[in-house]
Amino acid sequence: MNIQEDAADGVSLASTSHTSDSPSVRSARAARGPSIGDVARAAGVSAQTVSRVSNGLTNVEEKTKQRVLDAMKQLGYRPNRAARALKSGQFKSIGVIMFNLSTYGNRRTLDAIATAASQAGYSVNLIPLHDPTTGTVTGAYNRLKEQDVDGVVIIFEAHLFDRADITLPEDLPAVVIDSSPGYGYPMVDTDQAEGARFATEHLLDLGHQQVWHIGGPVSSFSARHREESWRRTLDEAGIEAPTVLHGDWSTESGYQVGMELGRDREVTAIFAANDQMALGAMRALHELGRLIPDDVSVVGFDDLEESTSFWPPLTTIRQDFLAVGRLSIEKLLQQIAGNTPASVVTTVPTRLMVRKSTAAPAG
Amino acid sequence: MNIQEDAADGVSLASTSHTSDSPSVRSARAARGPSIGDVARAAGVSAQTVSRVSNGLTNVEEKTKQRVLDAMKQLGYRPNRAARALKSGQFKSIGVIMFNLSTYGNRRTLDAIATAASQAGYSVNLIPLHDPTTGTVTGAYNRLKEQDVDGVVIIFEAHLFDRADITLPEDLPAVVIDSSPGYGYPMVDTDQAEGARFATEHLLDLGHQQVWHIGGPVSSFSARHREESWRRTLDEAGIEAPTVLHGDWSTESGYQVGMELGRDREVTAIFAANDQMALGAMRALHELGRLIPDDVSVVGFDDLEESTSFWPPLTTIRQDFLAVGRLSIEKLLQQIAGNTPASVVTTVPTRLMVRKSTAAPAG
DNA sequence: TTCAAGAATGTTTGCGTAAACATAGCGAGA
DNA sequence: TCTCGCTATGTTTACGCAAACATTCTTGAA
Repeated sequence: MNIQEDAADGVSLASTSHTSDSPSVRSARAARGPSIGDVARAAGVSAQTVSRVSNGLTNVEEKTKQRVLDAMKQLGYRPNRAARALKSGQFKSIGVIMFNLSTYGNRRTLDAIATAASQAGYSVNLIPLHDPTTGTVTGAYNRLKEQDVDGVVIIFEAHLFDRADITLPEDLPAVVIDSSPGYGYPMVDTDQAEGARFATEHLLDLGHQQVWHIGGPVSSFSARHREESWRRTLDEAGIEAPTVLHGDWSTESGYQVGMELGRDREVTAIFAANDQMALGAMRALHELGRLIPDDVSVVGFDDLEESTSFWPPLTTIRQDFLAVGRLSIEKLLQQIAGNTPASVVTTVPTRLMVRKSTAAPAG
Repeated sequence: MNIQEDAADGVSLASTSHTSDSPSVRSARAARGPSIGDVARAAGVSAQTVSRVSNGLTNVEEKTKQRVLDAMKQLGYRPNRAARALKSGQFKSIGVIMFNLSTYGNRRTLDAIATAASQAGYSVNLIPLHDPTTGTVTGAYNRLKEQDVDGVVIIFEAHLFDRADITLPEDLPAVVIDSSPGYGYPMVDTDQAEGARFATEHLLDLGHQQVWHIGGPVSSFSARHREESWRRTLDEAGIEAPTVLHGDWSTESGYQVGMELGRDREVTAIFAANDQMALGAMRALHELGRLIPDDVSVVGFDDLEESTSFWPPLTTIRQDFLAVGRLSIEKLLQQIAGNTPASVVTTVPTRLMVRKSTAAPAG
């Protein structure tokens, strides 16, 4: 046995104080890059001057500035975020609490949020929640507070719990992505009403006398908005809206409702509150032997990437999730900067994507 | 006008130095909670003792510990992460670099990663990349280094660039989620070979004489693994593998290849390298009037949530993305703890999900 | 020529924490 | 009884940075 092996064995056998000290200290030292002081020494200036250069302040002579920049580059200096945060109280980090990463819209939104935040020099601290009760929301919020995030974006799935239960951050800038008003925070959301109107009008324009609706869960604000708008659009056309059957956003629930609607020969036009339920409904129609779009037209909501390849390709409402994410960061950064935390709802327009699942009624 | 209004007006009109100072300082002060010193004073002990309690060290008398804990609770004390990080050099934060948030597998994996990391007391710092060139990878890595993350999980989409181009972190623990060996980092991945074998064997077991394959992009290691395993399985059954047509994972590309394969009456069994291409291929088969599974059987890979509702419901290979995410965090934390950075590949088993898109051949 | 005003730069200090070191107190064995 | 050695606790210090304040130098007007 050589010395190295002895030492290695010692790690597991001998005093723990030695074993825990040695590697951690070593790795910590190794990880630490050059400090502001090292740069100062290399450039022959004071640490404060380096700090000034590092923060882009103006009152530094060009020549000095260059010397400092050179030293920085040569040493590979990177400002230490922990120290900066400790000093300034700002972490340049924003937290994202979201309830459902597996939703198409949410993941697109998250992507946009992360991109926008990065561009603004902020890091994104993600906390996905699975069990959306008050406890977990509060817990997530506390975790983020410990992490010293500068602000929070919360992507709600309002239908999963009672709004009154939600305890939102009090002293932390926040933006909520949701359709329900009244959190007292700036909100960003797709223009649900517009989208639902587009969908309904499209079917009416094709000549359908009636448009059936597969609603989302009743406790979802966005689902409610879509339903209300669909009803209003029919109203305006002098049509009395039929009974709404509700799913839970899943393809399976769409299938259930689709079976029910499909059996009714009266039904020639269906507007589903999301693409997945539309997909399920189409499957039901296939099984019932009803042709799409010849016998029944179907419109969805979301515009999943896959929707172009459904059978038939689905006519749907495209949501601009990218804009939703980008806007929410924009508003959050405004708040962090201390500007008016305008408690308003910002709305993002939608677009009708006409594909193969809709046509004029057969009769 | 009262004094308050004067002051408020001053913010927008008077010297900028004043306006920028005042709110930021105020908010910073307001945000700072009680410090370890405040707790110490309240409990009548030294700051160090509070620190010991806070870190769960043992050499504190039970009575003292209780007094400190009470004081903490009463003051609502939360350790300051910045200070802790500055002192210890550890941020309790792991970075995630991923190339494609909009992939089903990736988002599931991310979810698992975030959950596992949270449970271990680590925060997740997400950096999604859109343009996966060496530059952006390096940039993302540098950003994470600035953020002082303790480790990095990189979710590669190997097919998007040349592996040799990738500059991986040198002094930062890392785990790679990918199918290509040789990064010199621990890797975690689905057992691609097993899955492809399951799919191919399933079709052969049903009585098909030949199995056609829609491959993923040639530069993707996971695609390559699936293809190789498919070929080997046919080999072992004494069947010479037909020419492979490659898609790019998208439904659209699956549709293209599906049209080509579907026109060949010989083709009775198709194994697509992912569910989306399988979906595209099924659309092509529908358009060509070929019945699924009566005329042609189709198997996918991934098991998207929607796959149960495709028409017909898709037989596919389920990947356990949750396990992939969980294992990658496990390995990363081991490395961070200083344990052997075992540069091994960990493989996660798959499962065949038989649904309605496969059946015995008609003949 | 003198000095005030301002620009460039340096020095001191403290953010909150925890390691390192110091001290006090107490029990066991010589 | 007197150490020795342990445990519980306190004190000092440094992590890296940037505000606050201090100093030096430059410039131009009186």
